[in-house]
Amino acid sequence: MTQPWSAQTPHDRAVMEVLHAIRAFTDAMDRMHGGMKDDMDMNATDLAALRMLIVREGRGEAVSPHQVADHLRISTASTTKLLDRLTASGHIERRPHPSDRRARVVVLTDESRATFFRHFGERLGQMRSVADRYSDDELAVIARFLSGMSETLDPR
Amino acid sequence: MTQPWSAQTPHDRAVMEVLHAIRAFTDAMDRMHGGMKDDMDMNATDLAALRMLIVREGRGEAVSPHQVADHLRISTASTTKLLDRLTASGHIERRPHPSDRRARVVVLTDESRATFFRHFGERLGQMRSVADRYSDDELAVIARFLSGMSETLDPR
DNA sequence: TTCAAATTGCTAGTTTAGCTAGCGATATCC
DNA sequence: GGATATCGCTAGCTAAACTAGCAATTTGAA
Repeated sequence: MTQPWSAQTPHDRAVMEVLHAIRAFTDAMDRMHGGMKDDMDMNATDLAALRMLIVREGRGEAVSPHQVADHLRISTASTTKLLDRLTASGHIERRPHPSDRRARVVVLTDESRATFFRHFGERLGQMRSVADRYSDDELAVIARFLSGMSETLDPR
Repeated sequence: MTQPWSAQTPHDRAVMEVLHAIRAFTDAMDRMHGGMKDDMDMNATDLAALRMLIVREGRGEAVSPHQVADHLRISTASTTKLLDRLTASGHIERRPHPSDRRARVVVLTDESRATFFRHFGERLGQMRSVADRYSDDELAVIARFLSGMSETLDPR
């Protein structure tokens, strides 16, 4: 069987090596998230929800249960249970939505944020230390590359 | 609360942007895998097993059920059921191990490989088209960066 | 060489976390 | 003002993980 990613020209070879590196990197990130999930004693989806909440909070955005469901691509029913788990473990609170009385706003607790960054901190430091080995121009190229991939693969 | 990834210097800012891009890219890859899983009518773990088998086959390595369990970080019992599902759906076969009569070797069927690349092909093409926008030198930097991250995050 | 310990993949039974269907409360649109 | 849509929820079902433990086989130490 011919490898669909076999290379001929030097450029093809460079592309192939990037694609290979992407595969390995994606695996490594999956394992990193797996490790965090174990460390924090959570399941993968609940941790993904937490990450989403951290990111959205960083942008100053409020998050509804519906948005959690959409982001995780699970049903709202499953999301209700997920939020129940996160509430029971003290990670989030459900607040009333300021203008829509059907809706809720999901808010991280201070303890949850602290716990997350305590466990994420070491990994973040490792990632920083790798990035520090690259010049600003190189980092800009890398960021642009990754953003381009994201946009192409998941245009939203 | 101070953002743990807040930036001061231009370099800090470049690092921060790369980390942000990594987060978005990881999400996009997760969604890409989610899309493939839907298209191929499989669950996420089974698809991850398939990807692992494709990669290992590409390296000419034989794969045991134990190695599947280790890679996916699930129990061997769960792996037995996973392999049952993949066997039932015609994706794999369990062959006897040539020298260890306790062990098995998991082998992809031709149809499975074909199906995988049929569904992966379009995405692979998109990824190639993004990579094609970069010079060989840039691609080399990106590949080195991603490999460094992988190695740091998941030394194995 | 022999026999205890370790390893492989499996079965059985349990738990977790998803799903669909559908409900009451509220908001939105003619 | 009344039909229709949306929000988050409950109830009940299912898929896929888990732990415990087994027979067959291999490995390693006396």
